[in-house]
Amino acid sequence: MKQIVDAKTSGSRKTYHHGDLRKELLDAALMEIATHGAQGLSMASLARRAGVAQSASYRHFSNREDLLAAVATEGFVRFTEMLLEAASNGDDVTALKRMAIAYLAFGEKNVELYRLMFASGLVPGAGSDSALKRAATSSFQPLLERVTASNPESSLISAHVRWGQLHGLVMLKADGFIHDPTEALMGVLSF
Amino acid sequence: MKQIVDAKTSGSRKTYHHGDLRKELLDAALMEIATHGAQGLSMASLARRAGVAQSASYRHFSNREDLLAAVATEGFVRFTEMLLEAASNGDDVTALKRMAIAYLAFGEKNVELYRLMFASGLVPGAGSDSALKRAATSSFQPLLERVTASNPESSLISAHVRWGQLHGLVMLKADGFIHDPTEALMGVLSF
DNA sequence: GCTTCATGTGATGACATATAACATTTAAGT
DNA sequence: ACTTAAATGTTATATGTCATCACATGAAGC
Repeated sequence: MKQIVDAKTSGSRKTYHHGDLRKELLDAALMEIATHGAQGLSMASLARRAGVAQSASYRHFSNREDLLAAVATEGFVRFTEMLLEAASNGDDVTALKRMAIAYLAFGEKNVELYRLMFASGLVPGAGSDSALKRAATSSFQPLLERVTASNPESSLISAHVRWGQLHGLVMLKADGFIHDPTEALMGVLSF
Repeated sequence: MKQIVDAKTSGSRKTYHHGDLRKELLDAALMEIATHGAQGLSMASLARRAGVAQSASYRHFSNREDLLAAVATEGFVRFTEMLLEAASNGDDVTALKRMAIAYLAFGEKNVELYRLMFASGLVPGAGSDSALKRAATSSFQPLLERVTASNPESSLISAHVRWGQLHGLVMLKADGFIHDPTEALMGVLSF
């Protein structure tokens, strides 16, 4: 049985190897981003927080952007779960409404994570097939499906319209331009 | 008459004082942001480009964020001009449509600048009264006025809805999630 | 047991932000 | 004109980051 001591409380590990540094770095990054945003996040501070040398982080993430992409991927996974949960029952129209409300709620509860997921230019170009891109695409599927069900023609465009609406409200709220996106949403839920 | 030599071409100034370093830094920043985005922009590179010592920049901008805020302010000024131009004639409804199209066009032509303006958390909290905040507020006025004219009740909410829609489409396009925001816009212009 | 591979360390180079002390003009007051 | 203050630019420096290197350590398979 390994003796893994929490680096955060002990200050120095007992074992040379960490246990699961990758996960700990990711968790630390998620927390740091939730409280302070991705902008000021540094590899160095994460490593300090995990109680390892700075260079250790680069065994698990090739660079800072790679780590942020991993965090964003996790964000999209959680986002998708939440959307699916919201759309899990009810007819298509009510499912769409619930998803919309859940969408805004996720955005408000996870402002900085959401910002990282979307506004960082992390999602790579059309050709690539990164985990991040796949996770992002998955997030769009529940919305697209429900829209398609209730509006078979021009479903993609309709889904883009709705997605744009929600994304816009979340971002405007995130950056302090509006204060009650849900109120605004109520004005469009009759779409 | 001063002999101001273009630092970019000459490599070394003839005069100890620069002429208008603040403006040159701002212009350089606007160009750099247009091509490479705000993320990688450095005070040092701007100073190099202007042919002055790195520390000179700090005579004109208290820090990097301050410079970015100035750039964003200029962005909002131009944005407002463009919106006003688009709404300059025609009845309220057509003016709104033209503004919407112009909005998307600005976003597509000035992706990185637009991203800086909105997605950087630069606009400060409700209490403050920075130039940036005033510029940002001005940009919203033309839209709000036209919406109010054609929809006096709940005009603020309606304006937020519309703004959110446009902002969302611009950002989704900017980050590669959708490819033809104008096509999507056509689906909503019947609002 | 021995080797091999993954993972962590320490040192380092290139670069950025920001500040401080000092230099040079310009401008203002008398 | 002369003096002085204010603005603006320079050099040097402290601190911090990203990223890479050679090297150390330990875990897993043979």
